[in-house]
Amino acid sequence: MNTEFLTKCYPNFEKELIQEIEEHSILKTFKKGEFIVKQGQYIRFLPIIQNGCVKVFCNEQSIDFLLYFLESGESCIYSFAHVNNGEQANFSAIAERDSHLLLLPVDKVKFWMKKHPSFSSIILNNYKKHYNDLLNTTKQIICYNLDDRLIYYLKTKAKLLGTHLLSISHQEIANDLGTSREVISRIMKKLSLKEVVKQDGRKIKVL
Amino acid sequence: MNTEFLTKCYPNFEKELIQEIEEHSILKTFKKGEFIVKQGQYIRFLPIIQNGCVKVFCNEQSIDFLLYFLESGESCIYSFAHVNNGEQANFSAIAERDSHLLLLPVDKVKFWMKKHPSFSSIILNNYKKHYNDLLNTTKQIICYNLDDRLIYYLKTKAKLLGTHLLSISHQEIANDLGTSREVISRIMKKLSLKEVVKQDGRKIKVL
DNA sequence: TTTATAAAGTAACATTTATCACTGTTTTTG
DNA sequence: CAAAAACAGTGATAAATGTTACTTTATAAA
Repeated sequence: MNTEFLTKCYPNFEKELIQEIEEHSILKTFKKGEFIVKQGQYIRFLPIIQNGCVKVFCNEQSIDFLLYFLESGESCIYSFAHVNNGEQANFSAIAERDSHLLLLPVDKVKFWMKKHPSFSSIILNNYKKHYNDLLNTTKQIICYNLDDRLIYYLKTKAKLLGTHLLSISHQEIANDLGTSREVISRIMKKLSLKEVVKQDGRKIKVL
Repeated sequence: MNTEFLTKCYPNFEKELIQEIEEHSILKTFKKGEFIVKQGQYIRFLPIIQNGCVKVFCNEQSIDFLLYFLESGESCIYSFAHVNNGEQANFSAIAERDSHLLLLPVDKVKFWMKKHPSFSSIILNNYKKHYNDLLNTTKQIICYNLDDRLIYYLKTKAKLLGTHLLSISHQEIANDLGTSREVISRIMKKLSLKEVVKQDGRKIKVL
């Protein structure tokens, strides 16, 4: 079933490559909230998301702020960047919901990159994707106020999780956006009046 | 002399590769302030900085904000990411001072990446470097106030240009940090009192 | 040297965001 | 069910940043 996923997700991969990946990688389930990469750790695997959703965030000044979310077919590619140079991860990644990840050992990844341009190409595309995601986050922070960022955040999350009813606390939102709970509460009220969202008990409905 | 630069800067490059680069690339001088990449343009070259300094910035909501600076040996690597997929650049790059850049044609770059792992490796390292620079910028914006960001900005610039006396207007700083001139003036005064910087006529001295 | 022009300084005020201190409301659990 | 714990709502106030409108100063140009 890994084979099926790989063939579908990376149609350019040669059969031989897919077989090798199948052979040398581990499929691991991460429960919602479980750490996949922890900032400061050394990394031995390149994780590829088979299904589920991963949240990538960064800690600085005791603030944990969201960088972006990753979906099926994407990898925590920058963990690879670190491995490559024996450095520690400068971000964390946790399962946003129960997720299946394929863990490719780093030495094999290096090998495949040299041998298979199709593999190299995927790695490069992933690099690019992440850079763009991060750039997008940066734009948001600089150019938009919290109201707009919160709307964007909730809509992104709804899309990502495939539901309009989000089970998320104001505290968690506040962490992701690098602000405080009270601020989120206040803005949520504003947005409720504007009928962009609706606080539905302890859940948030994105309209 | 390109050969000398390439050999020195990328010691892992094979002689053959260096010769090919020498043969197929153009050395171009960019005057201070001249555009190297313009947001929205399609790109045909991968620029490598031989000497000088390049400022990379992004426009959103009619705000031009600084992403990071590039120095000798680095390339505007994300211009390559775009070429690769026939997309438009989502950032601009201008010469921060008179700079010599080596322009490698994209089709050749693709070719070298497949043929020479040493070349591929440099590309990957550049990707990583830029991601880290951008991540650093993002951290700055989220976790530090303008006072601290201004100090960091001025120190970085002083280091980059190799001088403690910066010829830069408050307006330009404001643009780079995504704020307004008046705000920079105000903070500059605060920092002058703290003796971190000194406004020396129309120049700024970093202490 | 005068004049024009661009840059910088600044006061006053507006807005946004942060923080504090507390209350009210769910949800969980013993 | 009652108590505890977690979460949410809110007023008051502070701090940071943005905006307006104007003055002053430095540099370039006539």
